[in-house]
Amino acid sequence: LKRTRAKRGEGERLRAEIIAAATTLLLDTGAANAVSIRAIADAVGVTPPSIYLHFADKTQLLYAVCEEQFRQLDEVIEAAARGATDPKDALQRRARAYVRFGLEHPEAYRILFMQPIDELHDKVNHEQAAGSDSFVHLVGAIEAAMNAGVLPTLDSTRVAIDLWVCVHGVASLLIGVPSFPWVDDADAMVDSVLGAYCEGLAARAAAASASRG
Amino acid sequence: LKRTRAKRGEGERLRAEIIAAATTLLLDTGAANAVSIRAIADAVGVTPPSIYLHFADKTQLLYAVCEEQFRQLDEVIEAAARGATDPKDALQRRARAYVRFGLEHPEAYRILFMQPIDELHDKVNHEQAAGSDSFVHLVGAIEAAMNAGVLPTLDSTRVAIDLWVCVHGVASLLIGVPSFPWVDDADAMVDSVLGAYCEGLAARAAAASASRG
DNA sequence: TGTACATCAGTGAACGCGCGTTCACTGATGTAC
DNA sequence: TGTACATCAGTGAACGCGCGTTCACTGATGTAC
Repeated sequence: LKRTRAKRGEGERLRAEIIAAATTLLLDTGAANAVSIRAIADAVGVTPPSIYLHFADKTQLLYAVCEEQFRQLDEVIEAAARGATDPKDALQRRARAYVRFGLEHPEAYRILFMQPIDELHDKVNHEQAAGSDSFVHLVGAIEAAMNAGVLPTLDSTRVAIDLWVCVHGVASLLIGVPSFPWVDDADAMVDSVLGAYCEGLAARAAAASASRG
Repeated sequence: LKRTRAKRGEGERLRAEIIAAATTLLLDTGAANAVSIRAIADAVGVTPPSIYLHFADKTQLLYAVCEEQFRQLDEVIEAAARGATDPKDALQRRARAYVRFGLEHPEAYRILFMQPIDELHDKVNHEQAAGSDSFVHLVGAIEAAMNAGVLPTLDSTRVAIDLWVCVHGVASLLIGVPSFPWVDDADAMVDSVLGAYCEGLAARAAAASASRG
């Protein structure tokens, strides 16, 4: 854990190291309260006050960590979607990747989507910008499915929210109530809920168009 | 905040007062970390050590609070279901009541269903007993719907889990990401996801029976 | 009926802990003359 | 080329805080004789 002092214009190096250490701590320990200024400083190999050379307070630091996590979530989902054979398969892959990310990084997921966090609440704009990247991508994927005819043409934002509700439901229930006898694994749960939901949309649309003519 | 000392055999009175105060603190402040031994003692009008006359430690106290909350959630849902006109309406009322409970008591909801909580994790058996009351009731409601023919006959436990995923998804997303531009209110979100899901189950069953002959 | 005693519901003071943050500083590195 | 000086990356010690919990105690209430 020896660290060499940064050269003159390289002060920013520590900033990156701090974020990396905080992220590691968050992901590895699986406990949000393990991420203290002191623990981070220890992990980096530096004294606590050094943190304040690069972040105004702990909130700003956690916020930077969140930004990075939002980016990674988006990246993971997009990567999963790239292997898809068709727009419907793409949606399923996205959904599964989302839940997998949550289960693999439960503490990160908790901070991103299960926290009251007044801090983030304040910084809404930025959070939204970062977090909404993946939401925008989801809306795009849904519109692609609609255009391809595998989903009826509806308000894509509302459908996106519904899908988010489903995948978040699976991820956060499994994280929050791990002791429940869940019967199926995460992928199966996603498939079950999402499959029925999508068929429901299709059935509804078919019924509506049938009644029209 | 004056409190008269309990008479000889009435020591148990304080126990109930402690649970009540802890619950009030949890619900009113909306901050789980506001529920400290000291704050509870203050609210009751007693000194901190008195708490330990009735609870081995903070975990046990929080656990008792959770039990009570599980009971109330179940009660609220059952009350909502009693006004239903038919089994399908009953499911909708249950779903809406569940989400409403979550939004009205976000901190309680967080502790019940969005926490890693090693404490509860340890005490699984008991938690399950209490929390599963409402799950068992949900399974019953689903079977009633199946028997009435408004839902296809499937594995009722799996369907119950799917429904739970949906309502928990709505509740916990609204609690965890309040800054997102949600478009619709909670009831509408529940109706949208649940409606499509149920129609999807029906459509699937219809297709399966049609293909059989 | 009176008194000694056990019991019971609580109190008061203190413990050690980890936390976020502040403040005055140090010492190496580069720059100006 | 040598030296004074500003700058920059960090340090060390301490702050006040609230926390869960412990421990020896007090004083009212009931019971036994």
